[in-house]
Amino acid sequence: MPLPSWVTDLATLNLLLSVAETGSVGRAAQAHGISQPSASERLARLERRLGVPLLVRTRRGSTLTPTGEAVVAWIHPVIDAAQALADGVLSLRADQRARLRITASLTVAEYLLPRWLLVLRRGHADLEISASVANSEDVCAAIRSGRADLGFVESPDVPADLGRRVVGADGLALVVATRYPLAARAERDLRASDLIEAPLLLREPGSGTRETFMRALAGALGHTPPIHRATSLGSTATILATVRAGGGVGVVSARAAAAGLATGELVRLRVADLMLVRPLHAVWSGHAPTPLAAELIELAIGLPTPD
Amino acid sequence: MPLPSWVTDLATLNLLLSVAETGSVGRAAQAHGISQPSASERLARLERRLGVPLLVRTRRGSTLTPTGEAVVAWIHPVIDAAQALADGVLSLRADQRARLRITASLTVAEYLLPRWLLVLRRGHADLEISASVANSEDVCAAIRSGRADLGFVESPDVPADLGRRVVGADGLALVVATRYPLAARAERDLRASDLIEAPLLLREPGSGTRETFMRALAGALGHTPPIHRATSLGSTATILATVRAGGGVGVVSARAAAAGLATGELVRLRVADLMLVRPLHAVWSGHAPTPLAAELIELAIGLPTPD
DNA sequence: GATGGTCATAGGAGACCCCTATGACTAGAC
DNA sequence: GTCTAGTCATAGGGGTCTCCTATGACCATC
Repeated sequence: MPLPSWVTDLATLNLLLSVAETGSVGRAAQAHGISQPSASERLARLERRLGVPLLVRTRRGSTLTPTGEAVVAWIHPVIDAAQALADGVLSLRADQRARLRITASLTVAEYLLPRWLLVLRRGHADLEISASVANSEDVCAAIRSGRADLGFVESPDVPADLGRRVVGADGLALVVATRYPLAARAERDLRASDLIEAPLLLREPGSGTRETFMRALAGALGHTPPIHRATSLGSTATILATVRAGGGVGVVSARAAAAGLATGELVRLRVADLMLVRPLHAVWSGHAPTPLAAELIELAIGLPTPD
Repeated sequence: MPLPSWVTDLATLNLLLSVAETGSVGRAAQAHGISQPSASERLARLERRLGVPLLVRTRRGSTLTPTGEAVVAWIHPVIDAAQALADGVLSLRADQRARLRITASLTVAEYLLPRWLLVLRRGHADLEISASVANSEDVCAAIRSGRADLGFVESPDVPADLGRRVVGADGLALVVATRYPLAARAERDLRASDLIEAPLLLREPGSGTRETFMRALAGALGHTPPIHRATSLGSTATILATVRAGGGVGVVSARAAAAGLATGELVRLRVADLMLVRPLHAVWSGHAPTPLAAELIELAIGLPTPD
């Protein structure tokens, strides 16, 4: 779904933030490296498109209208999230000269690593870190070959030749749209056997989440069940979009489902006899991780893991 | 501070999200009302600017690379925040035909009202709501004159001719930069009398936060103190920017300071003998609020107020 | 092999943005 | 009073970017 076009121009929204902070269009323009007239026009256009006045321009600077202050307060979380995105992508650009090269599987890279790196960087200014995302097998391969110093995997099995340590846990969630028939039975009375006939939405064969799910199902039933009505989809986002459209029962990381659950769009199914938790391991080669890697591991264990 | 230019183009980031959901560049283009070649080129340019591959293009659609999935997960909060911004601004555009017209003072409008409206809209699809932001006096004036159906004010005094109900509380916070000298004494041993000589950063005279602060100070000291070293600034954002630069002790709403406190940039000063809490009132004219207004009030009281 | 679906490329039209130069106005200094 | 320093807005021109339509290349399926 497209967004209104005026909200699309993050640079101008950010510019408005600078005006609020500096109290002047000219100084804000300077802070952004553009000319004052350019900034002036962009802000004027923004106001026109929004349809509400944001600034009171005086001959001694510009201040916000009350409406403008509210808008600025709403812009803040957008910019903060964008900054987090920028930081994350920056660490994904594999710089060869990085002092710490990390490879992580999806869940860790998406939801945990950014925070860890943020804290780590607070201790070491100007630290060169590179990160990459891969599935569990490739993480182990990268560690073995020396292409990375530290890895994170979310599979229960870690090859014996690698050093390892548990740094947390990851839960899978079964989710359906709020209006989906099964949602009424979300809280109780669901059993693993009910899932065999459900239209399941899973990642492709070979992925970590699918493996974990199938193994848990086999554990609950005592045998590997035939899955009649399962669809394989290529990404977590696709699964969640299909679930929202009422397309079935999605199997995704609990963290990926959190946003949808919070807004009430999705409902989590609790299945009493299904254990859907797997450990998150840090892995490295050789006797011990490098000092910097060890510091990150300690930090990861110490930090409270957001559900 | 400017953001990297590629993160600035929210429309393209949103487009990538649609590709992830639909599994196809063409369908994503369609969902955004643009042509397939246009979408294709924008995505290609995004990848080029990011410096990392995001999509695997096959002849049967496009799927995300593992890196792409991580990026998509980081884009999600950006888009969600932008959506909240868009919703907020939409309700600020004063539509005359609105069924419920709300006027709110700053703190409520910024931090509480969007969430209330979100929940209210879930119960009433296609509800026409207009909101505006004003200071406490103007809110009461708008209610009296019938320009608004429901108001929210953060002052302790409500005119006797208006109906009222307490819907929450708002605390003021005294904040300094982490390296500011006073930060070391943040937790204890600070008293109201210490603030008289501090370089205070306040909103302009007549604003609600300044009134509340001065009244609390007078209450603690037993008399209205002379403020030697205070600076008046035009907006909360200006105060926070000045505080971050080490410019003094900022006096702002606790909610406005929350983000800065969470990242560790700011430190909150606790002053034992200063009461900096004020009630938030819903106000209306006549015997009772309109049914829709009453529903919103109930909802506001029931919802947990984020600190 | 034909068909339907996918994404990429090419060329041209239009919108947008930015910069420099200038004008209009105000507050404060002298 | 007058001057100066500072603010924001407007005008004109150049460059970039983005969009669209049309087309091509390729693959899976029938």
